Amino acid sequence: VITDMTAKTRTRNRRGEGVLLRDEIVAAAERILEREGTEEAITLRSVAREAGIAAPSIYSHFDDRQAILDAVVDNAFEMLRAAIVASKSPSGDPVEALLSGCRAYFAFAEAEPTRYKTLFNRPATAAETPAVPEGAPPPWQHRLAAFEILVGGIANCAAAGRSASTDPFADAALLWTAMHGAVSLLHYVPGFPWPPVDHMLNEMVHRLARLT
Amino acid sequence: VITDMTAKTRTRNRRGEGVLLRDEIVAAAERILEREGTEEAITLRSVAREAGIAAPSIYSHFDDRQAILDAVVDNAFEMLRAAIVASKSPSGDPVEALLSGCRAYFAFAEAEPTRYKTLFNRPATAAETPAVPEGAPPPWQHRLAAFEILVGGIANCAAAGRSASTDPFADAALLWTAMHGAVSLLHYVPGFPWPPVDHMLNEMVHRLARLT
DNA sequence: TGTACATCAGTGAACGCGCGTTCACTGATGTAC
DNA sequence: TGTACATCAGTGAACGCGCGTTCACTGATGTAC
Repeated sequence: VITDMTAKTRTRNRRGEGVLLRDEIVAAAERILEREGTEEAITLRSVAREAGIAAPSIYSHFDDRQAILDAVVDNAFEMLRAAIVASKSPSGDPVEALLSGCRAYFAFAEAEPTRYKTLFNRPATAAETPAVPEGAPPPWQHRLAAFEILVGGIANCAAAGRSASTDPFADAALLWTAMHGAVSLLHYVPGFPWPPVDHMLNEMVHRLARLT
Repeated sequence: VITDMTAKTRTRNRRGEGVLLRDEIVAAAERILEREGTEEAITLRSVAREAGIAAPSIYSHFDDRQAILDAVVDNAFEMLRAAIVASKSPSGDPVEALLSGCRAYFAFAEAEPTRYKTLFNRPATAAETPAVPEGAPPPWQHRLAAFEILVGGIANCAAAGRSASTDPFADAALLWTAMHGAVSLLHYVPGFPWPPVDHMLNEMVHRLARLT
């Protein structure tokens, strides 16, 4: 047997710290996603290889492959939200605040297209979309924290007399879907003679948020 | 051996008519797509089973799995275009013509979500997006025939004084991306309290095509 | 008209692969006495 | 302080499966003579 240069160097966690492997597994899945560019590349075995563990070890921390994907998606939603919040400039101008948030949304989608894809370009699993949302907050609510920022941004513009919006929620829905469509199509139809992305973003925000 | 009730009933094509199997293969792939709801379900073996042939028989007509998918996508593009063209009412009103075309786009996406997904929710393959579009029409051009209808629809409104658009191409790009985003998100985030789809479509068309 | 033959339209068996999942297990580590 | 033991954090081998692809083949059908 030839000397195995890739011999396992990983030392197992100490007693009581086994839960640390969970984060290592998610991190490994995210590395695979970034490297391969597609969610399909995340398999139990590929994640185990990337994490340097045996495949069955994953079952101590995740029920199945889908549970790993869910964890990756949750992380991505939080990253998007954080990127938008971080974009807020100290200036108190509500129009500028709305625009910078939308620019951050675009920037995130362009900088991390694979992560962005995992957010919305995926079948809604049963666990994620309960048949009846009831009155209580549905499980996907924390994933849409970024949308609340958008609603608030339009409402702020309207309150300051900078937007003619009378229904910030509906206008935010329009703007969100439009932005999602733009980043998706720009990514999936790259050879098309798209107008400059800055122009598209600007016009979408002005027209759909009814800026005056 | 128990009597095989699923015995092959298919009779092979006559000499010179072998090319007919090509269409049967594509039709089988489309049935699988519709039934399973995901492109991944289209495999060489599943298509062969659905078509009632042996797996290797496919190689006489398609280089590989991707070639089957490309054929399915081409069909879907043509169906979308036909649906939009068919929506044209005899009335000569340009605003009504634009709206009805957009409604047909939405209706197609809602009626055939899986087919719609195959159009734009897929990685652009190398064959489909040549590095340099050059001056000549790129290979995906026939796939975007529907977009030309949209540009023309906005231009007609502008010419009739019903739209303030000064750049129908750019405004059509905005409207297209917005509509794509709306149908995508409505499909992928079904539990969300979306405004009525009619309202969203109407507002998108009016604001992005700058109807007056 | 009959017959040999080339071609066409597929088939059946096999290959190696990576997958998700299961099972019994191992060896280090902390704890009870 | 020493030692037996329970627990924890994983492992290694194996399973059956469906996949894409290859290879040599078969049998019907049209054609040349």
